[in-house]
Formats: sequence, structure tokens, C-alpha cells
Amino acid sequence: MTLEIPEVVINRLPVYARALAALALDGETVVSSQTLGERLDVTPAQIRKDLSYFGRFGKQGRGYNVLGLLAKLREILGLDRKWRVCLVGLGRLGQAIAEYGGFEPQGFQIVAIFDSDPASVGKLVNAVHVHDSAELDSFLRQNPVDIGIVAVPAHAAQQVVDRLVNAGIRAILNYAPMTPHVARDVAVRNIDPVLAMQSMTFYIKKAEPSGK
Amino acid sequence: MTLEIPEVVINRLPVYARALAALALDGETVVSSQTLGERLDVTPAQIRKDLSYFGRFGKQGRGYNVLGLLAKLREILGLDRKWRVCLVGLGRLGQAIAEYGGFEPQGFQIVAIFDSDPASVGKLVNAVHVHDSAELDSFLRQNPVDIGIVAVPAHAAQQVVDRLVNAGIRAILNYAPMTPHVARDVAVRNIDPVLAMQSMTFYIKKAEPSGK
DNA sequence: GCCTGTGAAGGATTTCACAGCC
DNA sequence: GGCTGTGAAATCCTTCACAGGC
Repeated sequence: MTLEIPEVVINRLPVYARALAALALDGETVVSSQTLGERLDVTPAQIRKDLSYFGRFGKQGRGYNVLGLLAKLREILGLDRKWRVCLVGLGRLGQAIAEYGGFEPQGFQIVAIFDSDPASVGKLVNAVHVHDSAELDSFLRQNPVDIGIVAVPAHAAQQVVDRLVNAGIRAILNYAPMTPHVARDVAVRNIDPVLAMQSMTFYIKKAEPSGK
Repeated sequence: MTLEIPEVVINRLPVYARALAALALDGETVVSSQTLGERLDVTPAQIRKDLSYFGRFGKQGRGYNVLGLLAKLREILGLDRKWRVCLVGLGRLGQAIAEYGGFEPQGFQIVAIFDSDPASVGKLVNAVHVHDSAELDSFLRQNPVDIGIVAVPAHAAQQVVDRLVNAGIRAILNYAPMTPHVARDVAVRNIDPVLAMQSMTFYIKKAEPSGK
């Protein structure tokens, strides 16, 4: 029944939700797939098809109720509850993540930070306690955590991923510049701005045939 | 001739390059599509097919020369030269990007930072001068910049993107939580860890049918 | 014997186009 | 008249499977 919804569809839903939230703030109460699609550079047909995997949320002749559809998407994605997150790695990148204010308002609460540097352990970062990495497994056994953020060097990342997965975590946001190996029932998303840059250069290299 | 290489293929090439660089550091001189695929969770056929868009780089019976293929990929992607980057926005996120050490060693040099806060303008961040955002256009007219990084609030991002594109920039790394509109000949990559999280929750919600 | 490169097949995703409803 | 929901068509992408070369 819920079976076989393409992952690309799932990945677009948060984008739709974000746009709907913005529309709601603008005071819009109704939106058509056409209008939403223009805003997101997505075809109206794609939006309608994506939504049709989950139900019939629109009204012919009118479009979609902004708040109604937003609520539906949040429910579908599981955004109607809080998620407990742990962060592993408190180097430069990890610190930036710990202090990043964008997760909390979306319901992602960092409940623990782990680092192997004794100088960091015991500190509070953004009001979150920093534990020794050695305590990772025992902490996770005692405290439920839904999502792990990996911000350790590439050479240490697979080991961290393994420990998170062994402790039962099923979702990993990986900032390390490597491809983690996980069982098929574990969700992984990679954040790597360098890879993003490196694919864009292909196109601007073409556009700029010569000249430095 | 070079026409019509799928974008998904281009997006995988940097991943291959990264893995090859790691193999080279490990002292490996030759790798098969099978071995590389295991490392990257990609089928060997996909690797071979991807590479076949650009030439014949392997040797039957042996595989690929690690350094040779890496050099080819770097050339294809345009990574065999330096790229000039500007950063717009020096809030918390912008500061983290400015101080992030991962771009420079890959050939992405941040040559200028722009911010609208008078308290930041004139400072040096990571040895890069901070300009007033008002100077963005005139600066770009006088100094060649290849790639723009957008790290301003969502409500200001489209305007920044427009100014970058009008100044001739063809590649944008967008950290703002919105979908930028650009002409078709401009490459955009979005970095949004919140969206990444929000798509994973769909799967862990399913896996965890009830419970707190 | 092993592994690449690649047409062809298969599968997945997007787009079309229209019946149906407001 | 405008817009959704959706089968069917079209397109895009991945995988197969094998000829050919090392």
C-alpha cells in the first residue's frame, strides 16, 4: 500500500513543504500545482503525480489549501514530532554544526555531542554536553537517539557509522568526505560542498572554452 | 560529440575521483570497476558506462590505472586548474564557510567575501577581505570570479543570485533554504542539511511503527 | 581467466493529455 | 474556465550480457 514510493519523490516532499510554509507566511491560502511549480522549477504534473502517491489533497478548479497540504506533508514525512539527534565530531565542522541554529526550529534536537579530544569532553556547546567518544555506545544504549550526524575525518567515519548503526540508529547525516557503507534499512544523506562544486565546474568549463 | 551527458553521470564523477585519490594514497596502482564499485556502492556496470561517455580508460583483464584515471577525471571535470570563488553573506553560516579548510586544497580559492553588516566590512576573515555588499557588482566587473557561494538569509538570496548571474557568474553553491531561479546555462547546487534530514525521517518513521 | 566497453533490454521517472469536478 | 488526479506514452537511466582484448 505505502509500498514502492520512489526515493526521488520523497526527496522532493521537503522542498514542497518548505515552499508551502513560505507561501503561508506570505498569507497565501490556496496554491495550484502550476504556481507552486513555477516557484520551485518543477513541472506542475510532477507535483501532482508526487502528491498522488499519498492521497488526493487538491480541489479541482482551485488548487491546494496551503496549510492543509503543508500539514499533510509534515505528517507524511514525520515532521509532526521531535527528533533526537546526536553529533559525532567536534572539530571545526562539528562546532559549526553544533552552533547552527537551523535544526532546532525544524524539530531536530541535538541531545548529545561526542568527541575524542579530552580538551572538549565535558564542555557545553550550545547548551549540549560533550561526551567522550568512548561513551558513544553506552550513551546510545541508555538514551534514545533517532539520527546521527557524522562530522569526523574521513578515515574515522566508517567506524563511527558502524557504531551508530550497531546502536540502532537508522538515519545518518554524513559530512565526512567518503561514502559510508550501511545496511539497506539505514538512510544516509551526504553533505559535501566540495563534490557539489566539482560537478559544477564541468559545466562552466564547457561554457568557457578557453582563456583563464 | 560531448553532447548529452546525463547530469547524474557528471554528479558521480567527483565521487569516483575522490575514491581514486584515496586509493592512490593507499598505494593502489590499479583498480577494477568491481572493486571501485564495492567501495562506492555503485554497480561495476554503472562505473564502466559512466566512463564510456568520455573515452576508454581501462585495460581489459586488468582494470584502470588509478592515477591515470584520476588525472582524466580531473581534466574532464575541470579540476586541473584553480577556481576563483566569492562568498556572499558572513553570518554564522558564512563565517563557517569562510573558515572551512576544505575548498582551498581542492583548488577552490575564496578571493572575496561580501556582507552588508558595516561591523564586518573591512575585516579580514581567513586572510580574505570583507567587502560591502553594495560593492558586489563593481568588484565582479573588475575581478574575475567563477563561482559564487550564497550564504545569506532566504529572503535575500534570490536578489544575490540575480546579481551574481548578472555579473556573469555561471555556478552557484546555494546554502540559503530556498530554490533559486536561474537561466538554464547557470549551474546551481543546493546545500541544505535540514532538507536532507527531513527526507530521512520518512524512512525511520516507517521503520518505527509506533513507540515514542 | 579476467575485465573492459557497449549495444540492447529492462526498469524507473517524467511528461502528456484528458476525464472529471468545482 | 480552471485545475486536479491519473493512466498511458515518452524519456531517461541502469543493468545485462557478451564480444573482444590483455
